[in-house]
Amino acid sequence: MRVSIGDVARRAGVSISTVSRVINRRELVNAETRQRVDQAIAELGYRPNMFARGLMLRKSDMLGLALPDVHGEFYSEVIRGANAKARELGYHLVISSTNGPEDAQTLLEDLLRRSIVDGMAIMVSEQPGGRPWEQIETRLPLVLLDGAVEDGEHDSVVIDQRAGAQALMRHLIRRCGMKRILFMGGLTTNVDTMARRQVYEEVMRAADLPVSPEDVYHLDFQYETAYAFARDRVKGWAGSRHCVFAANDEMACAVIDAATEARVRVPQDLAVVGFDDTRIARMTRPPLTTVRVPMSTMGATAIELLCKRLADPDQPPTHVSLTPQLMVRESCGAAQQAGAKPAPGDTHVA
Amino acid sequence: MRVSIGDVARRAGVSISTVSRVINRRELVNAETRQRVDQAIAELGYRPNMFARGLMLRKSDMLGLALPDVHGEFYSEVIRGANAKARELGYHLVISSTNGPEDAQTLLEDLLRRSIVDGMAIMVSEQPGGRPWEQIETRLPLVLLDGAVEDGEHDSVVIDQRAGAQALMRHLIRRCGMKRILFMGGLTTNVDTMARRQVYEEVMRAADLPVSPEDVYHLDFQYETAYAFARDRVKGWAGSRHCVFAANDEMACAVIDAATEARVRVPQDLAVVGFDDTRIARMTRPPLTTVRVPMSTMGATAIELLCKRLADPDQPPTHVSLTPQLMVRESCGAAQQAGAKPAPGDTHVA
DNA sequence: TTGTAGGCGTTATCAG
DNA sequence: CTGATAACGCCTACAA
Repeated sequence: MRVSIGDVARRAGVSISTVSRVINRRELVNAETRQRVDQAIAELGYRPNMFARGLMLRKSDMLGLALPDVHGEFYSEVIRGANAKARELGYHLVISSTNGPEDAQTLLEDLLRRSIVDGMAIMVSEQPGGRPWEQIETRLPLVLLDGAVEDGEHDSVVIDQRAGAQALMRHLIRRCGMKRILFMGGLTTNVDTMARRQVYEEVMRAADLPVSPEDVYHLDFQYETAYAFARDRVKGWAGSRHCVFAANDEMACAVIDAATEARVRVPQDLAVVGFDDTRIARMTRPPLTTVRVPMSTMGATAIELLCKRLADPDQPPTHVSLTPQLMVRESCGAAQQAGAKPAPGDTHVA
Repeated sequence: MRVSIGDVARRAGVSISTVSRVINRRELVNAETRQRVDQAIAELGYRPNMFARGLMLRKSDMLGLALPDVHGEFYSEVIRGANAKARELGYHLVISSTNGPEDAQTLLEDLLRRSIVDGMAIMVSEQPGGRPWEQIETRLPLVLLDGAVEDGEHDSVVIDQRAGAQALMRHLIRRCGMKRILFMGGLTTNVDTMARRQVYEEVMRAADLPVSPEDVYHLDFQYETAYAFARDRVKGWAGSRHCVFAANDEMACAVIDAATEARVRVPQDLAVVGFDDTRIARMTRPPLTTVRVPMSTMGATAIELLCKRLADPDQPPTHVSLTPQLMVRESCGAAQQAGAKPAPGDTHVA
């Protein structure tokens, strides 16, 4: 039933070591012996036992990917990119996601102690989670993703949130001449939201525009929530050169819908912009001006870094910063081309 | 540097087997010995080597999940459900997706020969792929997902496409009184599309409605494609009691947008319905009538079946059929409640 | 309750 | 070019 390397050896009339060589370093074995072995392998349907193999080689060719939550398009794209790159490099991906904000620690521990991976990419985007990976005393190669703030020690790939938000804000103010901009973020615990909000305030002040506390909202990134919220207030938000800066496309979409329903015209009476450039950005009417976050590139880069470190464990940490790209469409009222925009997925290595 | 069970044993002043017992069957070892061992483990930061362990136990507690493509919300949800259930049951998930239609075979082979999984869930939704898993002569527990047509031999979980499409079509004809219904599917190689189309034709005929060949289109499930396509023809489609049945929500959304743009009112001049009930279904104006496919339930169920079989390898195959639920919203023109609709995720076990 | 000894399936080292 | 033989780290009878 279960066939091992010994069975193959016997059948081919050679020693175990020869079979092993045929599998791992064909060139070292005589052509016709090799053929006999190959045949025996085929006939027996032999497959090397990965456990035994891993025991010697101390590697599984599997990489871990820990995510905050596999909700929605964002993470789906990260996974997509990571998966593609992993396969390209001959690895498999063990993917897992947090079941709740407090679960990060548990997940990592479990992944680390009960699973066989050669390295791990970790994304933590909620603040209270702290830095779960630090608690883990292990020599497993780690790469930190996005929110999981660079700690200098580990390889990391982050989205340059500031650059993206700045490009967007400046476009709104300089190109579109916005005078009042409202900010609608996700939870205040979300690091991306906070980074965007900070830039929002900076650019506003730099432009001598008022940052009124009641123009800053924190919802939960969901369409329904944002829609219900906006429905009651769009009229109040409307006005010449007024704009809503939503921290993700879904909320932006909700604002557009609420506005349209209330006969507030977008962008004439109220401009709306989003963030991420998920698929829905092209489905809103008018199409959404937003900032494209290179999600799949992020996943792919993480895997790449991981593999590089696996190949050379002692190199100094690499920090990759991915620059988002401003996508000017119609919801901001200025459909003309933005100036010099970096190519999609453009990267800057620090 | 690297600490093994022997180190722990030495430190605790016991034998290796005792340490092993402490780890695997605590109850068999004296309380205070146990404590000494536990302490040694902690001090040394010892973690059992999963390779060695797997070599003996012949299991990795990892399950494979092979998908056609991790694009979009659909697969993202399947992963989500599978991941949650897997963690709940103490497993980890090795996820991988096809890079192209012809890649299924390669993916499976690679996953099977190079990765350590106790079982595998496979989803194949494109026809030309055939039945890749059949080529795999292995005794690895397998569960077939959705499109991967039941083959009787393996456990499987499928979506009852027919039931979903029937509920939708009957609603359109009986409740909404539609007289002309156009079908807009994905590629003809997509098994889901074909199942839906078949039901479409059956119900049309059963209702004595004409199934005109030029009312059946096959696009590619993408918004852009559908939008461009619809823009040129919505006017021709419009008419009292006319309706477009799109095989997924994204295309339905595109049709609504194209219609709205062309001043064809939805649903008065043209009703539109979709399939899947992805997030965008609630974001269209009017909100989309569609069929909810229990995507995450599908993933979760697959993992469940896999684990059951792992626990009892010789039980006869289980076939689970998940019934989709009709979601009546406004785009079909009949917002009233549909009659008896099955609960979400309602299942029927055959 | 604890220790001894054998084996799980491979790869690596080193003779031949 | 090929074949013994020793790890690899752990689990599990079986013996004490």
